[in-house]
Amino acid sequence: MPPNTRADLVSAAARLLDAGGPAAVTLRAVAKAVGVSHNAPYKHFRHKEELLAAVASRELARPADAPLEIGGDPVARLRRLAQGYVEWAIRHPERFRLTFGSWTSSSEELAQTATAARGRFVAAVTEAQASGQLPPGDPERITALILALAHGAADLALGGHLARDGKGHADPGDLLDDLFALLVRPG
Amino acid sequence: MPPNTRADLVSAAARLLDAGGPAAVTLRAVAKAVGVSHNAPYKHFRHKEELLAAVASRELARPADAPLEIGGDPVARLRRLAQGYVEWAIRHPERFRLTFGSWTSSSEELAQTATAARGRFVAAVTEAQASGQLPPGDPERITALILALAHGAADLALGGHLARDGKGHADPGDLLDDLFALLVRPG
DNA sequence: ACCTGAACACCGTTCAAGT
DNA sequence: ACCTGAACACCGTTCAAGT
Repeated sequence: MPPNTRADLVSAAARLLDAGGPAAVTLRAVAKAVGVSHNAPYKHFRHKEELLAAVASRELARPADAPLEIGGDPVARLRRLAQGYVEWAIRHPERFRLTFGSWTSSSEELAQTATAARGRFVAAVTEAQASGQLPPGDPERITALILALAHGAADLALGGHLARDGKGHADPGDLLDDLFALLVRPG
Repeated sequence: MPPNTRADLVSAAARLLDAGGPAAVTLRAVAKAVGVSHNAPYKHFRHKEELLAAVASRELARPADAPLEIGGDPVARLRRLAQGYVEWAIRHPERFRLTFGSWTSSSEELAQTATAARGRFVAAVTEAQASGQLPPGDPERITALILALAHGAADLALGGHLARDGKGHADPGDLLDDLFALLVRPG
């Protein structure tokens, strides 16, 4: 297997991010973890943000979603996709925040993987509409509704703005259930 | 009016944040904007994050919401509150992201103002339930549903993950309308 | 409740010169 | 497609000594 410094840098950056948060992801630390000089990253990325965009892009394209997309009826599949999104955010808060954080210069690679990821949701919504379980209408818009709720619930939960002391506690999964209960037609 | 260096530092930090993003908010730049020495901030805040927490806290307590809370029926008031939240996020993306960003050490002041801000939503939900416009159930949970959608829609919109090229475009306001259409009982 | 002035260990980024 | 080695202007943070 030939050395792939670029991929190694991306992996090391993700590992450092998980271990120590954004502050731990310095180009110098990334280079050191891979075993190259502190300015070797500049041969693969124009600047730090381009490396971070590659981390985010890899994350959006993560193949862990694949098993969630087969089996069951369309709404069950859609539910699993949304729950999977939330669980990923809770398990990897730093990757979630990096991926949807603020980007100074928009990466084309990142934009494309984001569109592809949303496309999987749109396909499931369209199928659920065809089976009559979801109301008709623009599938992109119903997708946006579900994604926005999943995203917001995850982000608020990570910031501690969702959990309540004792009563009234609702985790992101509960809120997704509430939305599906409102959205899915009986029958 | 006596000089209030602490408040001046918080204002200057917010101004720098709006003008140049998080990268522009350095303690040195903040101190310079206020006209004090570069280590004067350490007399008022233990470290940089404590200054940022004060900015976020002031933002959550911003009184601009007050006019939105009076007049109209309960659901209309709730709608205005949610729309106001989204509009604030879109108009002040950096403040929004700072406020709900990742905090290494949780500030007590920040937690309290966040709880107070959510309380205003809960009160409006409770009133809407009393008038029969919203379904019964835990008002905290319905609040969480609305807030999560507003938050997620705003965050995705800011990252460009919501707008679609041409067809299927839905902005955060549209998604809020969709949720209220599902939530509000006819009659 | 500030100040000056210096210092520390770190950054991202750039360069020159080499293999 | 890397390397070493040096340098630049910047950080957050800490200190000593002063008003």
